[in-house]
Order: sequence, then structure tokens, then C-alpha cells
Amino acid sequence: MNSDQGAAAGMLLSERIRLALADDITTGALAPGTQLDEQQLGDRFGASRTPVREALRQLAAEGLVEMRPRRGAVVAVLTTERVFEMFELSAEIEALCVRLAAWRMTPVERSALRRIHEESAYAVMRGDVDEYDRLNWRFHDAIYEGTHNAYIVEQAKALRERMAAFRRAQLRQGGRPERSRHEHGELVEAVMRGDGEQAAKLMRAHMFNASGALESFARLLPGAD
Amino acid sequence: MNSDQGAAAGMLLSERIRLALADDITTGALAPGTQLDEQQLGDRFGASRTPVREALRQLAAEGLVEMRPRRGAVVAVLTTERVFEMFELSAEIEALCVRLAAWRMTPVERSALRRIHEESAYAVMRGDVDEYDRLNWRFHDAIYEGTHNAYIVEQAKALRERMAAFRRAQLRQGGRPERSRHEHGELVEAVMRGDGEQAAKLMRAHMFNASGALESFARLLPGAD
DNA sequence: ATCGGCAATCGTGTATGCAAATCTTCCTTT
DNA sequence: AAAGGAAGATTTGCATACACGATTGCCGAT
Repeated sequence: MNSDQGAAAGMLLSERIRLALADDITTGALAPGTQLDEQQLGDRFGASRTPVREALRQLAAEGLVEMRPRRGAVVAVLTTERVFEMFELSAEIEALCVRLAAWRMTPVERSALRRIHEESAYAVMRGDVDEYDRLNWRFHDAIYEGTHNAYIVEQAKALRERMAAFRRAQLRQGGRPERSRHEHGELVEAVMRGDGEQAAKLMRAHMFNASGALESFARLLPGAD
Repeated sequence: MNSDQGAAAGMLLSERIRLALADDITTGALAPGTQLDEQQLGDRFGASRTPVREALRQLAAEGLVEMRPRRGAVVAVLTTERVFEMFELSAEIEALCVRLAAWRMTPVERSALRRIHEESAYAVMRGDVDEYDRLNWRFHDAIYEGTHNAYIVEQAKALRERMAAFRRAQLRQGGRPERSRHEHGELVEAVMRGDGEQAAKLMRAHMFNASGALESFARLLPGAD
């Protein structure tokens, strides 16, 4: 379980704790349902309870931990149902973004999107999953930005962040990068044509296809409730 | 400027402060850009800085206040551009909800939606804007719930809450309730037919028509930037 | 007179202390 | 032996105290 790796110096202590905890939760180092004792976390970070409390409040607002008044914080436990609900919204937001992007992207943005897609061909060929993962993120980022709506970009990124834990294993499963890239290709074409509705349809299908990892993840969750 | 009205007893102090501040901000009692001094707020609520800080952190996560490290918190100032961006997402989320609702609502839910719509006829006749406002909220709530996706319901309500300040004057402008109810009628029909795509189109138009108040609101905002 | 630098002041960030609420454990009672 | 309850322990919520960074006002220099 890491303690403070990554950017640190000059940053607020509560902020460092927040980032470290967020990382531990999304990577799964802190399992859902884990009790988060303030004093104990303070010891771990060499801090008092005060910055820990602030970090926990922040994480609660992000939905990563759940706070019961006077009963402490626990790592948010997500029912399978809720994960699917989050995933559905995520897919719809992505579809919404690409629909707007197909209508609004500048020629420069469109060719930048195509360039990212072309670059990913090498990663797939070499079987470099990490590299494809990065390019995949950049691809979706480019689509967010293409909406020309900074608020939507923020919300889309925040939602994706919250889903990070579930997407992590996503591309690891057999044949995913190849298929993912093929779907990206179709998306690029629709965006190039400015066909927003078609792009949205393709994106929903793309997200749904990518949801395979969700089902395997679902098995890790408490079966009941 | 209210201090503590509403639910109070038994609730956490920081929670009470959070709710009171959120109310003051959305009603406009605390103008955008106002510096929020921790000590001063503590005095106002008869509390120390600690619960005030926790409330401010929470509000920052909701987007109602902005926190600059070591420089304190201010009521979030929204540029006209940002308000329009928020509004666009809001409209798209509403459209998304009604599209899903049209496909998924049970017969009971559909008739409940129609009943709310019929009830609103009286409010319009009597010119009771407050009552129509309430029914309008219930109408949109019913659509959210119709998605059968609790996460989407939460997010939609949270977004609407953030927009509350801008919608407040919305229905006050001439002829709005009549027109709004007419548009609701078309929406109900599309939902009844299960025509999600058409319902989504109508909802976008409905939200866009309702955006008139935004333009008048825009004049209240700092013109530059 | 204006600009740059320095110091005092103010406010936030963090630590610590105290009280109330919750949880635990052990004892009593049926 | 099991259930209920009371006392102790633990933990959160809030208050107070301290330290550092930022802002502001003043003073001197140009």
C-alpha cells in the first residue's frame, strides 16, 4: 500500500492524503467496505486527524468513500446494480460528447483525432496494452474537448475517473485492443463526416462492447443486495 | 440572510452550516465572488472554524464555492459562458432521461406522469406560478425516476440543484407557464407512445425555450470574461 | 510621484485537547 | 446457556492553539 508517491512537495497535506487515498481506492489497494480510521490514517501519513478528515470529506463528495455521521468512513461499496447504472450514464455521456463533437470539432481537431487513432495502430501491432490504454484515453479526451463545452469536459472526465477502478482490467481481456481500435475507426469516420447521430450510436455500442470487463468485475462484488 | 431555519435538530453542525450556506448561495443571498471568511462564518453560526471548513470543502466539491489553497473560499463566480455550458449539459441530461424513460417507464409510472401534467392545468388557469413550479419539478422528477437508473436520477437532481439559481426567474416571464405546459403535453404523448427519440427532441426544445430566463440572468453577470 | 522592498497583520493549514456518541466487553439475570 | 444491560474503550465531532504563507501598508529609493 503506497503512502505518498507521486507529486508531493509544496502541495497541501490534506491534498496529498486525498490523492493517495483516491489512488489506493481506485487501484483496489483499499477494498470496498474497508473502515477508514482517522487516527490510523493520520499515523500512516505522519499527519494529524485534521487533514485526514478533510481528505475524507472530499473523497465522500467524489463518491469514493461513504461517510456515516459519527460512525466513520468506509471505502464505498458498490452493488453490481449501481456499477451498471454508473456505467450506463458513462456510456450515454460518451455518446452525447461524440454527437456534439461530430458537429463542432474544427478541422484541426478532427485531424488530431485521426492522428491519435492512427498512432494506436502501432500499439496494437506490438501488443503494447499500456500504450494503447494511454492512446485510448487521449482519444476519448479529444472527443470531450471536441464538444467545445468545458463544463461537459469536466463532468465527463470526473465520471470516467470514478469508473477507473472498473475499467482497469477492461483492455486486458483477449482481443480487446484490436476490436476497440476497429470501433474507434468507425467512430473517426462518423466524426469526419459530421454525422453526430451515427457517431453517438457507434459510441454506445463501443462502450457496451467494452463492458465485458464489468461482468468479470461484478463477480468480485458482494453477490447479494 | 437566514442562519439556521429548516431542519436542524440532531443534525451535524457542519451539515447544518453546509445546508444554510448552500441555500444562501442558490438564492443569491450570498453574491458570486463573495469572500467566505471562516472565522466570520463561524461567528455567524455560533461555531468554530472546524465545522465551517468542512462545510466549505463540501460546497467546493458541489461547485458552489471555489477554494484557492491558502487563499480562502469565495462563492463561485460563473461566467456567462460557463452558465450556458452548464445549461447545455442540463438540457442534454434531461433529453437523455426522457429518452430512457419513454422506453422503460411502467404503465403505472406513465399514468402518474400524465396525472401530474393534468393537475398542472389548474395551476396554469389560476395563474398560480408557485404551484406550477412545484408541479414542474415533480414532472421532471417523474421522468428522472422513469429511467430506472438511480445513479442517473442522483446526477440529474444534483445538476438541477446547481442550476437552481438561474432557473428561479424562469417561469416568471410572460406566458411561460402556458407554453411550458403545452410542451409538457407533447412530451407526455411521446412518452406514452414510447417514442424515446422524439421525446428527447422535444425535451431539448423545451429546455431551450425555457432558457429565455438565462439570457436575462446573463445581464446580471459580469459582462467581461 | 511612483516603484520596489520590507515588515506587520490577517487568514488559512495543521496539531492537539475535550466532550459526546457509538461500539465492545463483561457481568448479571432469567 | 442465552439475552439484556451497564461500564469501559474507542472514535468521531467540535473547539482551541499554534505556525506558516499571503496580503497589505508603509517606508525609502529612484
